[in-house]
Amino acid sequence: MSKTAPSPEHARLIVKLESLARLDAADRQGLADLPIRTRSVEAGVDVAAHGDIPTECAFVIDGLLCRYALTGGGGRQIVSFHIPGDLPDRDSLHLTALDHSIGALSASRVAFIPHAALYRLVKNSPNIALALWRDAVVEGGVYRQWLTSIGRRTARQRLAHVICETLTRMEAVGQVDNDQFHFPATQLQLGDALGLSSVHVNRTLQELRTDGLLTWKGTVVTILDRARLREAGDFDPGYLCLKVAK
Amino acid sequence: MSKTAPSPEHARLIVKLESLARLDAADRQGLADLPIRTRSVEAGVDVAAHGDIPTECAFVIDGLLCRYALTGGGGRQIVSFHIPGDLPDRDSLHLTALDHSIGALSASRVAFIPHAALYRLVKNSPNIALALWRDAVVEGGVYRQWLTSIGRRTARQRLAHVICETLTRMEAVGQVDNDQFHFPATQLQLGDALGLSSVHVNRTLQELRTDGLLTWKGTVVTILDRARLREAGDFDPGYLCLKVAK
DNA sequence: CGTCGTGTTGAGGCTATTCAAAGTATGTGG
DNA sequence: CCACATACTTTGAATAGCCTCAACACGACG
Repeated sequence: MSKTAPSPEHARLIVKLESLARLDAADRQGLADLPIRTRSVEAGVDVAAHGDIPTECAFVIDGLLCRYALTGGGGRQIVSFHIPGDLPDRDSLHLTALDHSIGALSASRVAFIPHAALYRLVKNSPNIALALWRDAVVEGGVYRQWLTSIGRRTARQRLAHVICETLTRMEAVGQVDNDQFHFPATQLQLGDALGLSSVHVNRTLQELRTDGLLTWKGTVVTILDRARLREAGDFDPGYLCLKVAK
Repeated sequence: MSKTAPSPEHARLIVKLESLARLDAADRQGLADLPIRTRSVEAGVDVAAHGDIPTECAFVIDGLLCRYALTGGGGRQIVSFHIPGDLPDRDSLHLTALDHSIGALSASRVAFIPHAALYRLVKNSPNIALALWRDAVVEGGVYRQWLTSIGRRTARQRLAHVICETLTRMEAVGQVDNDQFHFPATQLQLGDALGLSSVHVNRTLQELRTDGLLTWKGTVVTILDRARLREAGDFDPGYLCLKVAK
């Protein structure tokens, strides 16, 4: 067991898991010793595709990824966005074949951890297993909110909700500065995430802008009025579970 | 450690978890020794409510439960149905306050397992922890399908999809007989699950009936043409992970 | 300079909604 | 056994929200 200082990538992973469960020194060392290779991916490139049987787990260092499914009719549904610190295919550790695809929405840096090494770690460290399990549980809460948005909220509410959610998650990993953050998703992609057409996203976004809730220029979102945006999106951050439980 | 034969409820729980991970004799005994109390709940009654801090996990013995969220505007979104063998608030083991409610759609029998006992078991048995973790992972796949349905599938596809899904899940726990199963959800509730109005569910259901895909009388669904129903719902059962992985 | 991706705007149409009301079971008490 | 209440399904009509198609503007980039 080497005792070298963890790389920035390893450090980030350790911080992430420590936000989900208590880790001891051996856990941290085990994580620091994980073999990781880092890759840059272009916007639009898939990191993993529907049907794949992955042998590694991805970990977002920088950029924006998403998970999406395609319908028989050619429709596309984005089911989650993944920001730095996320493990978008954590579940591939348990699934045989991937039931969805993972793609980069912008140029991103992604670290890959071999399943075998991670699986060994999980077997030997109940704390790490617990952290990953909890991560899946929190993600379940996010899915429930997205379902509620797409199923029962108006276009305006959906848009405001997803922006509030992203703001909150970005803030938790230090990616928000002066009420501003990078969100390099196009209106088409936003539509695919919210169950709307890009045209309607456009008009709804204009509405939020003219109402003075935010600005969105290029890839930079600036929140102008948090309280009203939160209200407009029927947003309550509790489900993101940003504090360590138990 | 007592060595009495497990009750039917315990046996059901053991079967469920064995479908998710390999268990050894000690695991099975630990599960058999769990203190369980069983309760009957009327249709329409909540088993747990938004904001609660549960101290027990529910396990469906018989009947139909659902999880749902309410929007600020009074809308309701059902995010999952729970059939016998399901652990609808398995996640409450990790969440502090519940971000949704759990209600009975029909008269049901539900077993309750104290968190403390289950938590102790999970701490001591990596296999049981793994099984519950995997259960959460599979549920994530179901959420992704529901998101895809509500976001990008037509009303007809959504309805056919959820029926195919329920059929498949029911079959896996021996609740389908002669292509028939009990599904005691009203059209209003179905609408709340699919992001539709009850009126539209009604019309769409009539369409599926006149097309000869199924009949739905009272609470009994009869599948008349699986292949075409599957096609109509853009349904591929892979995501339900009904085989033990690894 | 043309092309490509993205954002913006308009017109028209359709899906699914809301509101309203009638029809069908099923249960309850007299 | 009937009158009544309750819950659900079915139908109709009008409307709103969102979509599709189409066109144009704009910057990035080869």
